[in-house]
Amino acid sequence: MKLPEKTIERLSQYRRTLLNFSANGRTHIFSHELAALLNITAVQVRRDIMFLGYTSMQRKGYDIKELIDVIATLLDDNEVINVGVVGIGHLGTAITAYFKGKRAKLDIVAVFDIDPDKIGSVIAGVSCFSISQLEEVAKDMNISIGVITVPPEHAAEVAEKLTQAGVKGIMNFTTVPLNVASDVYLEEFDMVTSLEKVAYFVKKQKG
Amino acid sequence: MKLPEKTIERLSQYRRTLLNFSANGRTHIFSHELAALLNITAVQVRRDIMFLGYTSMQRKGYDIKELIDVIATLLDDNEVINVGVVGIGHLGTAITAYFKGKRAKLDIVAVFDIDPDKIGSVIAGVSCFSISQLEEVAKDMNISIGVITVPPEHAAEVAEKLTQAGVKGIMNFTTVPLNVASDVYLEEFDMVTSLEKVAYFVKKQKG
DNA sequence: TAGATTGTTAATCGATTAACAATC
DNA sequence: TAGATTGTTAATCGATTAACAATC
Repeated sequence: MKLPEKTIERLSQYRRTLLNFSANGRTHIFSHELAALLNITAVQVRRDIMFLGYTSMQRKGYDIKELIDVIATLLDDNEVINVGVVGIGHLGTAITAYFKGKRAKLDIVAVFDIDPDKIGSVIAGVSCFSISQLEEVAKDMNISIGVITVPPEHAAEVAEKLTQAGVKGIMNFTTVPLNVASDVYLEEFDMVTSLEKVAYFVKKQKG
Repeated sequence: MKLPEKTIERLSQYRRTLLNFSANGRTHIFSHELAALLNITAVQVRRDIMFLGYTSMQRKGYDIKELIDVIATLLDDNEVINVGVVGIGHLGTAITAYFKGKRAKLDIVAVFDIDPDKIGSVIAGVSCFSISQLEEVAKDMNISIGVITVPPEHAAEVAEKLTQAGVKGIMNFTTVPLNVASDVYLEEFDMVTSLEKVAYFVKKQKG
């Protein structure tokens, strides 16, 4: 099965929205209701769900519980995927604290830093190791996703070490674009560029 | 002039890359060199630069200084754009500390929180105000971009207040999709979805 | 000149939206 | 039934890539 990348992203959002929505006692939801919660169109919701091969109880909308399960089958792995966060400054800490215990199938199992004061301590419930032990610990703990939140000058080196350790996915929060092996999935988020883009549209709107 | 959104993003990255690159004494750069630094193709670089209407010294590559200036003319406003960060947890602090002084034309001038211990203090060089004063302070300080890093349940309310205060761009870091007036440019970054997407591709790669 | 590089058009790819028949 | 909703095909839009003439 081959799903568009944007559909993958929305499926994650649908699931989260549905989990909240089902809390208020509803069992079914119409495509236009789900769309409204996400500020997208109903057609888009239906088209995404089409990819799942799931069909609704016609006229009654989608069964929320079933839909959540179908999305889980598609997105989640059977086993828990272990995640390591490299660089425990404010950003790394924010991510770790935010995620810990939030997703059943994604677990932050270790964080890494070079600061001796942090190494050996527990941050947001996760043990902190030295970056010099990155490869070793990542292998031992079967970490398959690495989150990079170190200063930009160390990003490439950390990516290299993560790859050596057998990590298969990297989320890069630094401002330097990375170059990784083709079997490693790379997702980059560049905060400066995002904010500059907003500034551009603000400027245009003013002028 | 109408530029593709993706081109805007890359122009921001080109500029940053060029600023670093010019530091090592080079005055010109070839499209394939710039492309290699960003892990994209040379054609894409040339096509983006085409949109700028800028032409190179043929055969010698692009004049780095000139190219930086052309990009600045396009991306930057004449005046500094003031930014406010709402919610000074780890994430808000990370963003504030990271940006302060980094971009000449984008200035974080105020941060906001509800914690009485933070209100009145200075965080990463920026004064912290109460969220209850958000509208007032944002107007006074002429803030035109708001960054939302509060807990998800308060995101919608903060977006509303920012809009009331006349903000024209919002960067939303929470996991709830926002609904804003059409004259407010909205950029959203959803960390959970990003990481779930990486996990999906890691899972696929394994299976 | 020959080779390297650019600027630009045309082709392709991917994602969204419009349109509508089918269902309850 | 009439109205609301879904599932799906076709059309459109936006972005990337291929191809290539022009330049130095």
